[in-house]
Amino acid sequence: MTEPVVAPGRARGGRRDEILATFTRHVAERGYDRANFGDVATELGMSKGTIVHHFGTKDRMLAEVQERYMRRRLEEAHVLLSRLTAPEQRIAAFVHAGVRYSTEEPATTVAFQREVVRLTDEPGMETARAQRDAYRDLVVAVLRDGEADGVFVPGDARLRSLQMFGSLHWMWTWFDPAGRLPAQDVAAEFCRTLLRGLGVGEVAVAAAADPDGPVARCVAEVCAPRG
Amino acid sequence: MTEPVVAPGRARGGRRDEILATFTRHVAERGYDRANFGDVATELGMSKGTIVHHFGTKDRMLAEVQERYMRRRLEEAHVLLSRLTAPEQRIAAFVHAGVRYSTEEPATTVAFQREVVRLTDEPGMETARAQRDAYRDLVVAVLRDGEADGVFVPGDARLRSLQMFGSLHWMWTWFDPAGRLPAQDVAAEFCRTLLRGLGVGEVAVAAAADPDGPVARCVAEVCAPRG
DNA sequence: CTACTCTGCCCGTACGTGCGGTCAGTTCAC
DNA sequence: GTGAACTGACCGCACGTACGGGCAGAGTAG
Repeated sequence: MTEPVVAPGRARGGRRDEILATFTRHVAERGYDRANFGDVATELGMSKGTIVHHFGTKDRMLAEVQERYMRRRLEEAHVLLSRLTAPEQRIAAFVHAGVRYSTEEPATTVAFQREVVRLTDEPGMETARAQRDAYRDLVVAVLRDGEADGVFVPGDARLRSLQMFGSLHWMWTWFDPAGRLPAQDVAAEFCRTLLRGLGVGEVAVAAAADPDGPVARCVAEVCAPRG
Repeated sequence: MTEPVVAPGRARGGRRDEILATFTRHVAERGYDRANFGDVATELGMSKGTIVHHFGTKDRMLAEVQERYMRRRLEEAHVLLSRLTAPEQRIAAFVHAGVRYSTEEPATTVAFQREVVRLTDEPGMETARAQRDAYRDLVVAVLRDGEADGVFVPGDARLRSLQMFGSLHWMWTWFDPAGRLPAQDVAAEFCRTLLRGLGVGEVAVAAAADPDGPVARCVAEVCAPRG
């Protein structure tokens, strides 16, 4: 019925990635519970058994999606922190990067954001959870440093990080990567409101939020697709 | 095995609300897809058939949960807007109310927030979607008014409302109503960062964010449990 | 080169289970 | 009687996954 694109046995370890990508897209579109092996297999013209062969269980597959996503995010974050030093630029970079990902890799991003809650309780998600926590700790540290330096007004850094991540993680429910609204505009507006809210002066806010400014350019370089 | 609390046929029209409350809690804990009639029925010591008798389908049940939730939120919102007139107080009120709900009615709130995405596509959710949109429109209008009055610095009101709702709606993934952190503290910190980010002066920010201030008191009165 | 074995990728099928929803029938209030 | 509340048995299906086998290519002995 469905002819395989590649001759069987011919693919050099390649099917695995295809499966993961398709599965990721289905999770993004329908959520984990409604995503199923049958549909993924049909779409790729293969058998359900193949998926099981490569990944074992559905849980493991989701865990791998989450871990891959967070690994890249963490790598980016460290590079960004090494290139930018001012606290307000660092925070702006996290925001720009967070928004940017929604357009660069919408499927992976949405799949991750929809199913983050599974990181907290589900077993087998320890690695991904640790990665997520490490990422948030980076942001909290920047907030604390900025506070110590007098760049940010005093406040609860942890709550502020959650407020910030909330805005970004919620994007999957309303943002359309193919829509009219450019992601840059979202990033700029989010940056402005957030940085001003942290007590950063208007000049620094404008520079850090600018889609064509140094921070956004730095993020664009670091977060190039297929890093 | 499980003895019914009330003799069958004896309940005076009351079981329906019990069912909805239990279902809501299950949705909050596990998500809609994993919540099922069997567990709800067992917990209430009744048959699955009873649930079907009252609600028809699972979809309808979720729709009713969403509609009830949004109806109360909208009623509150209108009262709050009638009692508070300053834009920064109105925005602060929305934040205080949003956070407050997480502790007053955690199950309903989480159930709603987890499954908001179904409002966008799923059929049968038109009413709830309209309510949600109406609610957001109220906030957008306040943001625009405040901008026109010069209380808020110019910016994209729609994006700002989404930034704000993101922070609040994401709470279900990390906030524990029974935990150490008081909801008031969250509301206060969120208010401060947001209002400052909108360009409100420090004095007005402090007053509007204060958990014991006039705005928070007004919200506490309006959003009393079992309104 | 030939013949063989081994191995990893992949297929198709079948099984078990869990769940949403149906239905005929009973009980009880009015 | 009438109708609403409720029951318990049952259906059909969707889905995760276990299993047995097929097939191509690499390695290896002769």
